[in-house]
Amino acid sequence: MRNKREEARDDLRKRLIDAAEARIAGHGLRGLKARDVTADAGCALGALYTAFDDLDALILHVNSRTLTRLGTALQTSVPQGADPKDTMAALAMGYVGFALGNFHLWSALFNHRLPEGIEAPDWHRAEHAVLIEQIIAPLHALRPDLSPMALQQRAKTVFAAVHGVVQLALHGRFVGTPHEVLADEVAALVQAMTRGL
Amino acid sequence: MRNKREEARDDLRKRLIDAAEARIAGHGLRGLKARDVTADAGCALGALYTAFDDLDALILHVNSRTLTRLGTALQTSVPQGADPKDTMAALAMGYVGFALGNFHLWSALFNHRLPEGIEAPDWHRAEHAVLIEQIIAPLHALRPDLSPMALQQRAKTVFAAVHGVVQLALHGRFVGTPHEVLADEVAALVQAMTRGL
DNA sequence: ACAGTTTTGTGAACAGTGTTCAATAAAATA
DNA sequence: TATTTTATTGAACACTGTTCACAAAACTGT
Repeated sequence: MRNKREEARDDLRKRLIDAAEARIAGHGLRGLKARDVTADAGCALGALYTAFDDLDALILHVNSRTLTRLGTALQTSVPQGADPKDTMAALAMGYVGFALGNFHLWSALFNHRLPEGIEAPDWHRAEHAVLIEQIIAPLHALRPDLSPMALQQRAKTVFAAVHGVVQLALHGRFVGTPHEVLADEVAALVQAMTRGL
Repeated sequence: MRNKREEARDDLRKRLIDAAEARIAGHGLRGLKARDVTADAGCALGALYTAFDDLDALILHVNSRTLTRLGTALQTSVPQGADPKDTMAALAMGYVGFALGNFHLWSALFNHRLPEGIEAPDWHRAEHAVLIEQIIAPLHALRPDLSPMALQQRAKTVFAAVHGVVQLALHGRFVGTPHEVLADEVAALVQAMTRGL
């Protein structure tokens, strides 16, 4: 049996992450207040700082969960036995669907900024691999001319391009793209980028 | 001769925008504090709220300037007599160059978020047209098949895609793209998206 | 030029943040 | 159980953006 201390500590951390996740999902990153999450988690204000370094660290853990959920969402968005082209298209549509269906959490993932000069810890940076992991194989099939390095890089670029279109469409205060045509535009983009030689 | 009131008021506004622009350029959006800008502008703290509704409105005016500068930067980045394909590539490179050379101001332009439910005023939304204005003509030449509506939409998508790649590369804490290969990847992206039928 | 009116600038006070810390409670250890 | 170590508490702190009664300045009509 585990230490009672560790057990309580992990429970507190989980309650705080749960509360923070719910707050962000409901009110966005700006709606996350230390006093609110600690009240929701049923602990004192100061307890937050025994469980995490600061609010940023808590947000990081929420983003970690979001990345995991996004990873599985992408995985299940590809039909069995789809060819490379359809796989790429399905992944893009899966991404659009996740962003639309988890707007605030998805937004927190990309809009949260650490203080100047502070880098996210390595374990969290590594988690971002899910964003491009599943692109590699179908992209390799479509572009066998690319070297492993270039393939890795192009996968990042494909993701970033799709992400950019989704982001500017959903934060529509700039050049907005109506949601109805978003899927079409993303599809056209992916098609253009995956065309072989 | 103008009203002395209006003159003083406009002067105060200009001083505040200058100070805010300098602060953002030097320390990013997070480094912008009401007490700092008013001190830099040589006025009392409360004076800020006689010139602007709030800090967000001040930031908006800084972003307005940035958009204007970005527009001219894009314009001058296209060589005389370039064909449509080269024009698109030049515009993309111009965008990359501006983002790299004006990191904090460019970042403020896309990372600043108004409070939930508040929309930017129409005059500012309209200013964002510079982001796609110069794409329309060369894109039309390359894709004469697109209807005027679809052309407008595709221009937005092309911009958003390029922007996404640049943003994820420059805020490298996620899947980062080294600066050296950024230009190459953007070029490949633009080439793929502008390929005709 | 002056008195009265309107507008603008001032900076102390306010309300809302994240974070710390001495005191308290709880748990581990001997 | 007694002692030591650790975790939790919530009041206090430092730092935000914003407001507001008051003072200064600018306009207006005579």
